[in-house]
Amino acid sequence: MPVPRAATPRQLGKPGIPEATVARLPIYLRVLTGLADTGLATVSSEALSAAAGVGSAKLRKDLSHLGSYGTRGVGYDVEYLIYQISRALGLTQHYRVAIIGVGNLGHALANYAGFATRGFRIAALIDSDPAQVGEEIVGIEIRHLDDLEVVVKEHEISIGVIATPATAAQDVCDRLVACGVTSVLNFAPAVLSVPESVDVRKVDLSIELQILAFHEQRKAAGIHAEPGAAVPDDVRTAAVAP
Amino acid sequence: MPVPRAATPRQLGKPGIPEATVARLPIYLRVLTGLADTGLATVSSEALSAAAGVGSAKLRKDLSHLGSYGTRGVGYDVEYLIYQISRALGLTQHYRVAIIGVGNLGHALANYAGFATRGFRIAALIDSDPAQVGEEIVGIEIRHLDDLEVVVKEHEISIGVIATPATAAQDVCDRLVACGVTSVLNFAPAVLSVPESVDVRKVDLSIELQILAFHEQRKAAGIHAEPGAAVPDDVRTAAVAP
DNA sequence: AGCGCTTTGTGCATGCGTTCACAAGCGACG
DNA sequence: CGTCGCTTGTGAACGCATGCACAAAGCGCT
Repeated sequence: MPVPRAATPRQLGKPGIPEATVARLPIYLRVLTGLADTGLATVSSEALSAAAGVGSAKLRKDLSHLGSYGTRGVGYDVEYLIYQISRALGLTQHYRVAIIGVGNLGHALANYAGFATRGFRIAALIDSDPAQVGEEIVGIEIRHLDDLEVVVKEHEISIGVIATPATAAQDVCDRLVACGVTSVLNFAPAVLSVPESVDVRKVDLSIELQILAFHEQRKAAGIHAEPGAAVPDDVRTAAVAP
Repeated sequence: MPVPRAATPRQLGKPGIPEATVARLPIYLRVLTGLADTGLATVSSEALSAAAGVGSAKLRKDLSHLGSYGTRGVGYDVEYLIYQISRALGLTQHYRVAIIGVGNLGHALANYAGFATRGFRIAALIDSDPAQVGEEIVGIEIRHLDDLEVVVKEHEISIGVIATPATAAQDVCDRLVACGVTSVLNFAPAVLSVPESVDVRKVDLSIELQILAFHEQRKAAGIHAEPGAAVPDDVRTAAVAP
């Protein structure tokens, strides 16, 4: 008989907000700020969840992890909820962000307005191309990659954004980590290996398209073939086309 | 006593690849093409999973959903596995992509090399700014937003990429759907509502940063305070700072 | 041919996330 | 002041995903 193993209900002492909930809080926050701009004072879970594109029960459970805000029979106070979600996400502090790699994507990120409104300040831009160094984007001078360590310390960077080619990503990441950066957002199509204490999130444009392609194919197959009929299937011949 | 409800083991007739697996297949694919370039012929689940940053058991279970490729005692044939994953994802067909909104981000996407190598061809660029219309990027002429319907039909677009400001996103999306586009990749910070037959995936740069901020805050809190001590917590006073 | 080494494929258990459904709570109204 | 309607917060059930551990299966060497 298997040993029932003493229950370890979550990590004993952490605030304990589930990861899936954390991933949705920013969406709620964005919708709420939109509602606040319209002057709306309170909102029900039904209305808010519809605007955020999730089920109402899920929304209520998510918010219940932050505490018991909201009034039965009425709903949630918009301003107060904005404050509480911001606090839960740690947005009451401000973060200084460095972007490494000022190509097309780096330019786009530097110009993206959505950062500043959430407490993220682009504090530094870094590139390896000598022709770009010295240029200014949105009032920030581009520094050379050789000075990465200096710039990170100088501006007390807390989050690094990697927008370099894949070949340079791991090296840049290692240097960021060595400087004490513990949060990295990676746009390069590469798997980064980091110590356990460092958080990495990746955004891969090509992966998203491939996931769409999968569903697109599945939809197309459902039209042309009966659900029972198997696809042509493996003909162990040629590899993928050039 | 609750009714045990007859088992409904998956949707009876779908190929049945779990969503979580689909999201990882592109990563395996990328790593595999890298290995193929080095001339490696076969690879074990241990080696491949390490390069992809996942556990080896997870990798094997993922691949087992595609079929029983791989040889016990040896590993997987790299070329053959590339072909099988490509086929499972529907990458044996080619997809024509339209990018709507040619601002900073649209430019970056149009120049992104990772698309073409996976069977995605940028077939059209669309923008509402008359000054941009007529310009060319990577050999593709920018067309005006008014001609969206014409352009989509003309190039038989299968996937639409929305890189417009948030305010225009829903309108553009509706028009794409009306033209028969059933897959949309949305970069605008807005929740799109679409019929059930349409797939939408969203990429929100600001959300990723906020998730990092949450973990960053949690790490910082763990240093300054004991695990038992609660955070300052709610003082129902001021709303969020300006 | 047989044996042992290596690696796949998978049954099982565990934990997380989602959904349903409802009791508890709050305001409004008579 | 009691009742009624609305909305929150949550207990419970279900399904999906992850990780472990091992039997099945092929390869090479003797």
